[in-house]
Amino acid sequence: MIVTTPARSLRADAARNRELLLAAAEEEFVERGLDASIADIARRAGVAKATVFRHFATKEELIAAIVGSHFSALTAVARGLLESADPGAALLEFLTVAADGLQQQDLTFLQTASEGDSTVIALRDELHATVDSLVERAREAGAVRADITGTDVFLLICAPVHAAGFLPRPAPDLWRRYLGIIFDGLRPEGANPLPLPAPSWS
Amino acid sequence: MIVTTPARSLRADAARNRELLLAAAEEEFVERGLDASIADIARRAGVAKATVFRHFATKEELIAAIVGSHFSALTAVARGLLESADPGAALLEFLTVAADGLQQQDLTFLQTASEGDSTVIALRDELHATVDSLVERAREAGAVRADITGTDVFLLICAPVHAAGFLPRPAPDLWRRYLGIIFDGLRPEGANPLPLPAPSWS
Amino acid sequence: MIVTTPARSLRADAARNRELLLAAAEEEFVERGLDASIADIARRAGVAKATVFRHFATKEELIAAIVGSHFSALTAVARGLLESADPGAALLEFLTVAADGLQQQDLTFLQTASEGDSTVIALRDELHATVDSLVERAREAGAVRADITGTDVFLLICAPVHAAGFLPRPAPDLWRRYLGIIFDGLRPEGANPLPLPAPSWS
Amino acid sequence: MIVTTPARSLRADAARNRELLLAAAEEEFVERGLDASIADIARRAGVAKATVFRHFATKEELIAAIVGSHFSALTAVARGLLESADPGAALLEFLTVAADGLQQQDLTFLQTASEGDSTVIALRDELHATVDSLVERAREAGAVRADITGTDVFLLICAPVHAAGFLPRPAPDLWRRYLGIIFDGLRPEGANPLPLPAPSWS
DNA sequence: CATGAATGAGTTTTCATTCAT
DNA sequence: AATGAATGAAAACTCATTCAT
Repeated sequence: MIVTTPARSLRADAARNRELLLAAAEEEFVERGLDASIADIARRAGVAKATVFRHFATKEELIAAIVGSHFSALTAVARGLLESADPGAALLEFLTVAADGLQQQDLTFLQTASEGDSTVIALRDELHATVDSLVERAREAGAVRADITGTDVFLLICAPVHAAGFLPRPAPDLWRRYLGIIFDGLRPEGANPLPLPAPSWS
Repeated sequence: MIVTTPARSLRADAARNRELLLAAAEEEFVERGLDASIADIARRAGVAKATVFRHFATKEELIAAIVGSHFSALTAVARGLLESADPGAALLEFLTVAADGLQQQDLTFLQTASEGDSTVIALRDELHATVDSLVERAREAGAVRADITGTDVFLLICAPVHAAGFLPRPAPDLWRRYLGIIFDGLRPEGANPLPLPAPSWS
Repeated sequence: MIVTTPARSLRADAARNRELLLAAAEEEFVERGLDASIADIARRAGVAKATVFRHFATKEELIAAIVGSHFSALTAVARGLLESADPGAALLEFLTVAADGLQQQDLTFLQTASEGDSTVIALRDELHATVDSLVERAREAGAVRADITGTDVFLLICAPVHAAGFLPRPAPDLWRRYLGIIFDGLRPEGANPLPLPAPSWS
Repeated sequence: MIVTTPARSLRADAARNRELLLAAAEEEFVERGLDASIADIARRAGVAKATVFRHFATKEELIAAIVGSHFSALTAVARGLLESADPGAALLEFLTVAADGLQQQDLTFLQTASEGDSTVIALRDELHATVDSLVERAREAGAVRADITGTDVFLLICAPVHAAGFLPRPAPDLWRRYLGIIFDGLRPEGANPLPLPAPSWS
């Protein structure tokens, strides 16, 4: 359950509509892709089209709200795992939770459409920073190789689910296999030198 | 340089237009995504809209032609590498060439739209089979771990480029870093048991 | 004057547009035939193209609304004539009114395009049943020959107008002449046996 | 079998193509209505689209050729019946043959599209004149009522088939029933005075 | 002479967004 | 605040007709 916090507090019914709308939009985007129509989203939420625009001035704004909420949720998970006693296990757990969420509904394609939104950028940077900490701890604990950064891990979050997704009808947890392979690549054992240094985040 | 072979040989001018069209379509799809319009493609190719439909009866058919041509090209590369003396290096070279192509223009998203096309399916299966052979040889040579299959590698082809692509302004060859990490995950050294068996290709 | 009854009651302005649209569509269809374009209809009604589709999701739906409204109107006329004291005159009057309507604007060709619509079918069957009653009464009164059915008359409704229409520039009431001839063929006096039994209505 | 005589004599193969084209066009128009496409007609005739335009400069010209050929054929039939010993039976036979042709393929809708063509007008006038003679003889023999003209009959030619055509799935010879009724209306027995005088043919 | 290729104008329909109630 | 109505711009696709080979 994701709780989104709009800028100003809204009247109870308006707040409820906002949540209905976000939920309906997510479902519609998952089913129909980026071209899901505002009309269908409104119908699914049980409100009129114009009401969508009262809450989100633009389709892009609606998309940004969805993407942002997912970044927030993941950040919360990562923060929780920062307390974990086993930093290596914590990192793997984070990637597992993230992949599991993506498997249930891959909304990655929405990121492209919300690239410019400043709120999204802020939330993404926040997630990125938290992952940095998670990886830092794992590296210090010797659970991942020394030449790996938080940015590397951040960029690889979606890889297992996407790899599995190229199979015509993949088993629902096939991504675990590819997370296994990729995580082995992150381990210190048997690591070969990488051809390029780690990128800096923006 | 990709050479596409239309079903029947065309008059010289028509063949030229076909190539112009495919090139224009690729560029347009790269820039605008799946929703690139036929009108824009036609304009870019310097022909009339109806000419696009003369060559490709449907937008889907045009997409299928593009996707198919890329599968063919990759298959050719993979076939050539089957002769290589060093099977491990050959596999890495294949993944490198594939990623390099994707980096220049990622048309992965077109695959979804051409999923039903039988020609595309045939070409994809051909590529898949060739990758199978490539991996088989690498496994026998001890260059990749024993529990890895051709299907695994096939599914991971795009991962390095996609990972790099999540960075706001990635260096053009950043994918090499992630190919390094993932390839390390495919190596026998330091391999941990995988949580799921390899999938069978449909 | 035809009053159309939309499924649900609309806002005043929408109702007005609906009527404008139906009127414009009728005129356009009369002038240009079945291929009258939605664009022209919209222009004539003074609304945007998309407004047409808001009222009638499909060109077929628009056609069905027109055809249906005409069936309804004729049914109302026929019902009124069922009360008439002279059943023979009532039948002739019905055919006269029907032909007069067709003469002003023959939309028969729209029937083909709305053949599948269930509402139209229902309204047509209703008209047919009412004509059945009208003919029944006329037959019992000896005003039409015994071997004539309501279906026969129903099928012959358009004949007078169509016959007159084959003349290059027919007088506006020339159809009355052909209604006279055909009605004479329906009369008991001088009737010859018919070569085929009456058809059953589906 | 209808033989059409083009203005100038053509080379044997061209003449053959012309006939193929006319036949293909008729079939296509019967199946698809006025919107049958030149492309489909060309395909059905086994020639290229441009060849259609070599024979008929315009779609309208092609339609006119078809309509004209049918008028010619009917005129030939009517001329033959002018020799008949029984003028009343001859007229009925003419209407029967005409209706039978229409029933097999109703191309009436093509007339509208060829209204302006002078050749068609000439052929139609020729048919009209012949029908005039046919009716004249029948009237003199007392087989039809005195107030009926050739023009009347000409206008009523299509009525039986069209009436039958309003039935959802009419028996193939149902038109005979309506020809019976209408012809009874043309007979002297039981004739009522007509409300309008006969029209003059343009 | 016949053809395959090309085209411009047109078709129905959809959609994000604005407006009036 | 919420809605149903309206809209302009665009999309994929079709067709009669012309042009180059």
